[in-house]
Amino acid sequence: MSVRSDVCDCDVIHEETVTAVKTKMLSDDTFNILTEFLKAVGDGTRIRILWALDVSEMCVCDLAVLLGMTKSAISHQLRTLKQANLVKFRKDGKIAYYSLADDHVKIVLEQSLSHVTE
Amino acid sequence: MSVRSDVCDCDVIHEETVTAVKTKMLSDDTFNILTEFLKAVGDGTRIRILWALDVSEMCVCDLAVLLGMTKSAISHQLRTLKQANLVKFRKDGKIAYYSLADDHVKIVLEQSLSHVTE
DNA sequence: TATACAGTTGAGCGTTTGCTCAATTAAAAT
DNA sequence: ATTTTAATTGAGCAAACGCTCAACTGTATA
Repeated sequence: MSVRSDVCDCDVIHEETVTAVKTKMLSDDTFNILTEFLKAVGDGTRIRILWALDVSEMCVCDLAVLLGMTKSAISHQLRTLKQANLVKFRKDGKIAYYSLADDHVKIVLEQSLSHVTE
Repeated sequence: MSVRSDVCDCDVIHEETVTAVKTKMLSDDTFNILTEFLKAVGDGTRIRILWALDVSEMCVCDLAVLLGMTKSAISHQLRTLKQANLVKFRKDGKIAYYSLADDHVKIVLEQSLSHVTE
């Protein structure tokens, strides 16, 4: 005796498990916000930028030199990071100094690093 | 007096800062491995799968029902997660039971969640 | 042995992403 | 005032991504 689900192409095998897990899931809104954050960290260039900004605040030019990329490319990525609240910046004349928004970011990077190096 | 960099389209503004930060950067290999990991976590479906697997091990069908997706879609995502060493699985007859590879994953998710909810 | 079904896989397709290039803004220097 | 330059922005394009669909594999059951 099997219960065919209406939202999926297979039988429900462990109904109690699914029910139990469902109660522990977050709301769609929370998952979406979480996804925004982790998407923003899921790129090589942005990871490098974040790692660098954890050492010192830097301007767009500094980051461009450090990573061997154009100011434009860096600026586009900083925009993404700003929208995800991962970095903040202060303006001094023509120059914009970027830094990490808070230390959650660093902890996530460090924790991820221990995952891949251990 | 400004020093035009050969790898970028601008002057070097804070040479000492760039030099100092450069010494703190990881190797390209390490950054790439780190990127693989964080890319794998940077997707809504995969985040939901990981969150679910932290509650209980589940088979492909269970996950499909839980998330209202096809077995195929889930299986493709599990492949990505397997390659990034985020999940492991055991086979019992026809059924494959997936679970989290270790608890770094959970810590990263929890830490990310505190970032977005605080 | 034949059928059913959990799971995987590859091709295909529309969407998203990350960069380049060129134009633009704004502040500083001459 | 004019020039220089740090930074931003939008269009465009190739590559990567996530899902669907259909075919297939392997195990269990009738």
